[in-house]
Formats: sequence, C-alpha cells, structure tokens
Amino acid sequence: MAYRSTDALAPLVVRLRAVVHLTDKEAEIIRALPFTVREVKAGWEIVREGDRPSQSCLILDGVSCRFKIVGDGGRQIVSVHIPGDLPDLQSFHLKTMDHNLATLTPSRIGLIPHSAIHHLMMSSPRMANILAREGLIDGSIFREWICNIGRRPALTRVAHFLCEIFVRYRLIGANDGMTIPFAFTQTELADAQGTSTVHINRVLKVLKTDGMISIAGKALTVHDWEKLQETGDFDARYLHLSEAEAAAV
Amino acid sequence: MAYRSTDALAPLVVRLRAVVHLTDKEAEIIRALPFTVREVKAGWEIVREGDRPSQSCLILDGVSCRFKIVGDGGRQIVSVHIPGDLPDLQSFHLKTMDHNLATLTPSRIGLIPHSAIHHLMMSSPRMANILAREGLIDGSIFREWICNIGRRPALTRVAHFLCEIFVRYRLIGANDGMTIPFAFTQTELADAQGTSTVHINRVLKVLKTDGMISIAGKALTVHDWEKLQETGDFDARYLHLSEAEAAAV
DNA sequence: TAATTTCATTAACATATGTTATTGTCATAC
DNA sequence: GTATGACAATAACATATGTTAATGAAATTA
Repeated sequence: MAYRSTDALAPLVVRLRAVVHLTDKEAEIIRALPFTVREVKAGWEIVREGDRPSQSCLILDGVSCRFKIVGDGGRQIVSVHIPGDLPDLQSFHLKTMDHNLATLTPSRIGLIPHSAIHHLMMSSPRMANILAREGLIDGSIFREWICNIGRRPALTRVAHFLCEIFVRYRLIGANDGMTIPFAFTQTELADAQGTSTVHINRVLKVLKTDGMISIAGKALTVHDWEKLQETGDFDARYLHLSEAEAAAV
Repeated sequence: MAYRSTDALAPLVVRLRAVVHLTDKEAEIIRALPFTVREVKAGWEIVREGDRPSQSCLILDGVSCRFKIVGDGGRQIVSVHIPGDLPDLQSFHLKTMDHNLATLTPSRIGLIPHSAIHHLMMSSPRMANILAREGLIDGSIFREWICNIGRRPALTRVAHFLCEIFVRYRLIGANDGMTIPFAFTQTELADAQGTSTVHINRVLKVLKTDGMISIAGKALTVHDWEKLQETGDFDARYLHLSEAEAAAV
C-alpha cells in the first residue's frame, strides 16, 4: 500500500542530473517533495485519457508507457518510461489527459501532488526551468519517434529504439555493463514501433543473428554498440544530455 | 527588412485566446513584446539543427514546418505551423536545436528575443503558465501525429491531418466559411505523413472523389466535415482548446 | 513569349510489411 | 504436476504502399 520511505525520490535526482547540473541544496529540495508510493502490478492504468489527475507520477521502479487507442482498436505506444521519469508531469499544466499511462511491468511509482509541484516551481525560477526542460525533452523524443515511424524502415526503427533505451538506462546507472533490463513483449514493441508482432520478430532475429544484441530472460545485452547505432541511425543529441553525459555515449 | 508595426503581434493574442482566457491587460502585455519582423520567401530556413538561437520565432503570415533529415536522406516533417504559432518557443529552454524550422510559403515572421520571453515569464506566474501550456500542446500534437503515422492507414492519416489544420485555421479566424489556405505540395504532405508523393496523390483523389474536400488554387474546401472527421478518426480533444472553442468544432 | 522548372497525375511494377494460423516453450496457478 | 495462458517463432499468403518513369499542366523566370 501507500507508504513513505527515506530517499525514495533518489531516482528522480539521478535522472535530472543526467540533463542538468543540480547543487546539493537543489537535490535536497527535490528529495524533500511530499509523495506516496504505490506498488502496482503489470498492466495497471495509472491515468486514463479524459482523467483530470491532481498528482503527477514518478516511476521509481519498473517500466511504464503512454499510449492511445485509435479508431480500429489498434494501440499506439507513444513513449516508454523507466525509473526517474515523470511521464505525466504535463498533467500539471494540461488538466485533461489526452492519452493513457500504464505500467508494463510490476512497478513502484511515486505520486506527487500537483500542489507540491506548484510549490516547487514557485520556489525558484531554476526549478521551474528544470521541470520545463523535462517536458521539452519529452517533446524532442516524440519528434525523433515520429521520424522513426515515418521515415525509417522497421529494422532501423527497432535498432534506434534499443539504442535509446540503452542510453536512458545507462544514464540512471541501471545497466550492468552492456546489459540493461528489457521486459518488453514483442506485442508491446510492435505497438511502440507501429508495426506487427510478426515483423518485430523478424527484425529482432536479424539484430540477434548479426551479432548486435541478445535477449535473455528480461535483459538485453548489446554486443556491438557501434553497429547497433549505425543500423539504428542513432544520434543521441535529441536526448539533450548534459555535456558530461553526452561524452559518455 | 526588419521593422516594427502596430499590433503586429495580434495573431499571437488570437491564437492564445483559443486555448486560454486572456484579460485585456494580459493581451496588452503580450502585444507590447519587443520583436522584429522579417519577410522571407518559401524555403527559408529560420533555424537549423545544431543552432543555438537567442530569439524565438512567431509566425505572422504563411506556413512553416519543423523537420529532420534521416540517415538515408529522407525528410520527416514533424509539425506544421500557421500564423499565431510559436514553433521554436522551446529554444528558450533547450538551447540547442534538435531539428530544423523552415518556411513552406513566403512568410512574415516575428522574432522575439529570449530576454523578452524571460522577462514575460517572470512578470507573472500566469504568463509562465500560458507559455508552458503552449509547449505542452505542441507535445500533445506530436503524440497524435505518432498515432497517425504508426497506426492509421494513409487515407485516415491524411484526412486526420486535414481536419487538424482546418480546425487550427478556424481557431485563428483565417477560414472563409469552409475554405482555408492550403499551399502544401504533395511532396510536403508526403514528408509530413511518412509516405510517398504517389500515395498522397492516390489518397487525395479518394477524398476528392468521395466529395469530402476539394483543393483549388492554394485553398482547401471541406464539403463534408462529418465524413472527413470520421474518415480521419479525428477527435479535437488533443488540441486542448478552451471550452468555448471546443464547442465550435 | 519562350524557356525552365516545379508540381500533379497516372501506369506498371516491386517489396516491405501485414494477416492468419500453427506449434512449442515457458511461467504461473491451481 | 498437470492445466492454463502468455509469449516467441515460423510458414504461407495477402496487400498497402513504395519506386520508377512518363506526361501534361501550371507557375516562374528570362
């Protein structure tokens, strides 16, 4: 159930530091945010299209995604979120949800009241700035996603996606060498890439056969990072990492 | 060349009022923003990927688009912008451009220094809020665009796009009944929809033959709004219009 | 006005990707 | 420890969409 634990917001601080410099004092302010934690299972719908949430959600553990259902019943996943992400920060400004947010794996999520976010943004222009940046990076990732689906063939698209989540996991230090958590089903990958499960299967097979990656259990290992990046037409600049982090990619 | 004219920023006020209530005083503050106006021809690159602009651009007249070039040289247009739009407001927070912004038609654009935007945002929390909303609506449109390209067939996708720009033109009062400006070439439509020019041509033919639209000169007329919306699986909620405006759609 | 260039339209053909269906493996539950 | 259901892997086949190329109209430039 809901409880409060010490420094549970650490993933957020780590995540923000990948993109912006935070002083110790600023980090302290963030860690002091009020929140409640919930443990939820896979497939839990955190917020639904049409909802008007009064809190925003922080992923503490697990993977979530935002998605919409189109007219013929198809699902399009528009983003995936890992620990440290604030996938519905926007609901603070845009009151009505225009999409759904759900967990893909069993997860721990932190719920931060909008009032606290309001307070944080008012506390200093810099904090407001940092949160605004988060939302805009979100937008940048959407733009890249549009390019992926619109103009890159499925193999490239999937490779690009793998590169992105690999970098994002590494940013939060959730990698084990070249291995990252990877619990996506092929159906989920298909819904994210705007393709079919069968084709995802075909494309993954190529990436494995060509020695770029392997998937075992719920983990992905990258064996040839150079080749994967090249295959995926991947350039991390759209993630707007801090210079230090960018250098590490 | 650059000059200053009285109330040139009116399109911005009209645009903002479609989404949020502005008091007369607030409108006045916006109209008082410092800016320079440039008349540019079609194909003018306002900012390029990698640039670090010190001003943001407001479309006063004409159509612009944001786009990226992918590995094989293909172009993906990620958004289109009409008068009243602030397509690179984000460059205020995200210093380095992750995409290009260019005019598609001869245009008049206003250039607002970042310092003035900073000043505006500091002037009142509400102004900061309004600008944040603009950026987030941008993100919402991106999400819908992802759904379009990822999960809707080309006919639906194009119809959806036409619905969107129709509504957006109507919001700023730039329609003449059911007719709006429409200067897109089929190549541009293809690059926006992630498809080919030939296929755009096929799909437009269907929309015309079925009596939904006609295109003449540089104008689009909607003959059957209901059917076009239905064909395009279009629901304007993602545009986050004010209640009054939403009712009019 | 003639010369160019851009754009729309279409046909013929190629192919990446979608669809349906079957099978086997693995995890979870009872 | 068997039953159930999710998931991955393939095969066979269908099709939406891409590609190339040719033509004519319309806009632009000389």
